[in-house]
Amino acid sequence: MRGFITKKATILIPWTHPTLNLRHPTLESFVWNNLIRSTTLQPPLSIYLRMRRHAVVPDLHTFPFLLPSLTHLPLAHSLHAHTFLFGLHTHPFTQTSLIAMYSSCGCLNSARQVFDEITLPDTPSYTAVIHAYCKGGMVDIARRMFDQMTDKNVLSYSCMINGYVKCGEHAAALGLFRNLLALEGSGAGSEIKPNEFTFSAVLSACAKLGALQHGKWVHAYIGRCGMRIDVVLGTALIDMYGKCGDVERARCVFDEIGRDEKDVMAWSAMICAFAMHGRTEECLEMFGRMVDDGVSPNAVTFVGILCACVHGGLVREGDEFFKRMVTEYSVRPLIQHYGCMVDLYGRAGRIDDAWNVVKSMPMEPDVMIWGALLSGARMHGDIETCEVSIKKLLELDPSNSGAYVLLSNVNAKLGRWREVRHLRELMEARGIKKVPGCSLVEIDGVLHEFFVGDDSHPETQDIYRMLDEIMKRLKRQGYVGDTSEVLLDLDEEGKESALSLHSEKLAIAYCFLKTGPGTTIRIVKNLRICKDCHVAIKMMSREFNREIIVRDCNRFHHFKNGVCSCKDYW
DNA sequence: CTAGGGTTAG
Repeated sequence: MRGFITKKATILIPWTHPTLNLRHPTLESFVWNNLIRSTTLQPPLSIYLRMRRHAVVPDLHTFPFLLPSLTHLPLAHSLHAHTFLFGLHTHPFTQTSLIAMYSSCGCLNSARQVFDEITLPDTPSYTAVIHAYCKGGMVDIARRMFDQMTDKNVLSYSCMINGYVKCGEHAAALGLFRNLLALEGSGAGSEIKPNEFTFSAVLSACAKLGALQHGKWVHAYIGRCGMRIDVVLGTALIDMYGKCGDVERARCVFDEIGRDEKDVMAWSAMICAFAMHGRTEECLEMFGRMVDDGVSPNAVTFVGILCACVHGGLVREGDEFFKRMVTEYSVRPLIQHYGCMVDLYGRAGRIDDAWNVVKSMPMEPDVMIWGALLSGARMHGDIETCEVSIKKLLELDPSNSGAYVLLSNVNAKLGRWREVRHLRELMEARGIKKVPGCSLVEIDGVLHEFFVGDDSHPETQDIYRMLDEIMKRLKRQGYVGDTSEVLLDLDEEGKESALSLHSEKLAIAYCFLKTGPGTTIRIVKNLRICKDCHVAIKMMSREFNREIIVRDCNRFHHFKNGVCSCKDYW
């Protein structure tokens, strides 16, 4: 209630009118709702507050747009109270947007509470709560709720598939997509047509996995649906082809997008694709064309450009781009950009310059920065810098297995096997698991995963026999295992056999078994490729006349005729 | 037809 004074008496004007049907829209609320919805100028909340200051009563159209725009929990709670105040808390549209609101605030508990109070949750409210769980990383709970739903539609499927992708469960995402398509074949009138959102989530899963065959199939499927490939879908396709090792196709998709349709993201995706593949000249040429077309590069574009300079060893150019990024394009450097610069100088052996970058950055150096400094220092044998960066790495993140591995590598390189052993004990004591090397290949549309020393594959005997044969042939050609990067404190022979069991070698052996001569082999690895495998695969590509494309966690290696596209610089 | 659930690059 609020009151104001007249000459005769205090008249109380109800804040809300008790006899009015509050849910019923009025001309006034209609106008305010549209103001709230207008995306220009004021944020929805401030317009809502003005609406309230004018004592206009919200109706059932007011909250659905307003609530999900809130990201601050205390505000969310008070607006939740408003829905009660106006008796709208039982309205299905409002309830769903309450869930979406708590999801935007990252408050899973409240989101779930609202959901549980709905007597008969419908598809949107289910989807909203599923989204909330996916966003919070609880994809298994999300899936359980998804399975409870009786009326699933494109949105609920897309949301669930996207949730899997966001939580890193890419194979599950593809699996669910297949379920979705199977509905179509099963008849029962229950077919759900995937849309642009579904496809971009699925393409993202293919990209992360490096599953080229799946990705190509999805591309073809999109075409068969008669769906136009717009910038968003085009960008997803460019990204997928780039990350699956097929830059040529990425380029084709890129060229198909209309000239005036191409935005920063489309250009950046193409630039990053060239960068990952070490195709530095084309990458820089793209940048030039982009600028000529009047599209302003952003932070992501420059991550790609600087990466390209790192992979191409173009120190001077990288230097210049970094400066131009700030002066010419007013892009404020992010920590990734500084990381690229440390990498750029470090690899080129200019450790002092790398140090200067670390010292001059405006933010606290993170694990990536020290990791980059460490690998540069290690490459050029700067032991002092190695030690410092290692200490920093472990200080920042004592549970980072990567740090221990790098540290072990350095110690191994120095022959400090006692230190290596000590570290392994430390890792065990602290319960830190080393991330196992893992390689993925796709054969006839089936994904096969191999871990280091894996013997769980049904055809494991044949694989090892094949690998043995391959290695024998390489040895006849003068191959000697390079054990300098092996972690384990073993005798020479032991080290060499540990090397030959690296997951990429197993995966390649499997490809030799399963694919015809001359077929390109594509491997996706979760870690950085080691020196020994690099040498071995170069030789394989010549000896067996095979193109072998390996994606490691950092970039692509195209092996052909005994040479690698990275020019042994990675 | 004033209304709810989800979007592409690092």
